Amino acid sequence: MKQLEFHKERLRTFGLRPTKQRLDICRILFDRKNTFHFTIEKLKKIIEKNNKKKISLATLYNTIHVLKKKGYLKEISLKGNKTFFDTNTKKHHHFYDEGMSQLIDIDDKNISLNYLPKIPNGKKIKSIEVLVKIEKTN
Amino acid sequence: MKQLEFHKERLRTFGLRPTKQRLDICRILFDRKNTFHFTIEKLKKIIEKNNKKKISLATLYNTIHVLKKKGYLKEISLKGNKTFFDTNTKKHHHFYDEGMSQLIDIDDKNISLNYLPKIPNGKKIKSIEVLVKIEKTN
DNA sequence: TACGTAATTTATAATTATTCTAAAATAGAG
DNA sequence: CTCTATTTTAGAATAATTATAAATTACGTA
Repeated sequence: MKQLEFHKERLRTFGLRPTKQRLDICRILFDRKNTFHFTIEKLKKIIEKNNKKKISLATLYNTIHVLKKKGYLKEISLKGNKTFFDTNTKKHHHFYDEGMSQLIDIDDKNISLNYLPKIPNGKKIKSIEVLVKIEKTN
Repeated sequence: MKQLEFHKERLRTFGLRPTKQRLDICRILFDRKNTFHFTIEKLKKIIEKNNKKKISLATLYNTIHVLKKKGYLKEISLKGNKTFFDTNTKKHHHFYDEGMSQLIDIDDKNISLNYLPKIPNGKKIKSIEVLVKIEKTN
């Protein structure tokens, strides 16, 4: 299975051993067609159901943070206590249904900003994120 | 002082007694020209310095949440653990300097979205928030 | 003004998300 | 197969927030 080798390579390239746990995480995160939005708790449940075997929270936090630092994951700006991550690392935006805690990606091409205000002195733009909150039509 | 009466009225109108603590909070939040962005801890420090007297965290959380529920405060969507509040309740956006944890309001008039993608079925837009992250030019 | 009662404040405990720690397990080179 | 550095793990530590329940306060009424 090619994917597995790819994940191993990905991990090795930045000096991480491709352990069973890390590969389990990579499989869940990256072996899929579409973007995956998740919290650590949600990821833990999925992996444990898949493997019928516990995985430590510390391992999840460690691995997710490394993957994020290396640019394979994005953290999403949302209010609330839980941290959301996103496997889509391209420039993009989100629909967010607060009621359902559900995120949907919006391609950067599908949003465009007409005019932006003056950027404060001595500062430059690092990123622009648009969050479109949606709710049920009643 | 008019402001004080105004705060008392504001509190009374939704059945809250205008206590010393609540008025202290209102003074810090609303007796100012510009928007105020804050975390609970920051607000606590300001009030305690002003009054040379401690105020309980529980009181701050209670009051801030009531003010938010009643529409006098907005919670800001940011990543990270601490929750930020904003006295600007109008539709608007933000510059955010992550390094300095500093927020600057952007008037809604100063940003405009050219085109938006299709909204998912059965959903309608509740709000649109733009976050422009900025950093030092080096 | 004083009283009684319900609302409020408070310190502290409980809860939740996350990070830290150090002992046990594992990967991989030789 | 052995050795050692890396990794996993359970559980402790920390941090933000919420809940609890006793002490205090606001304020209508006498």
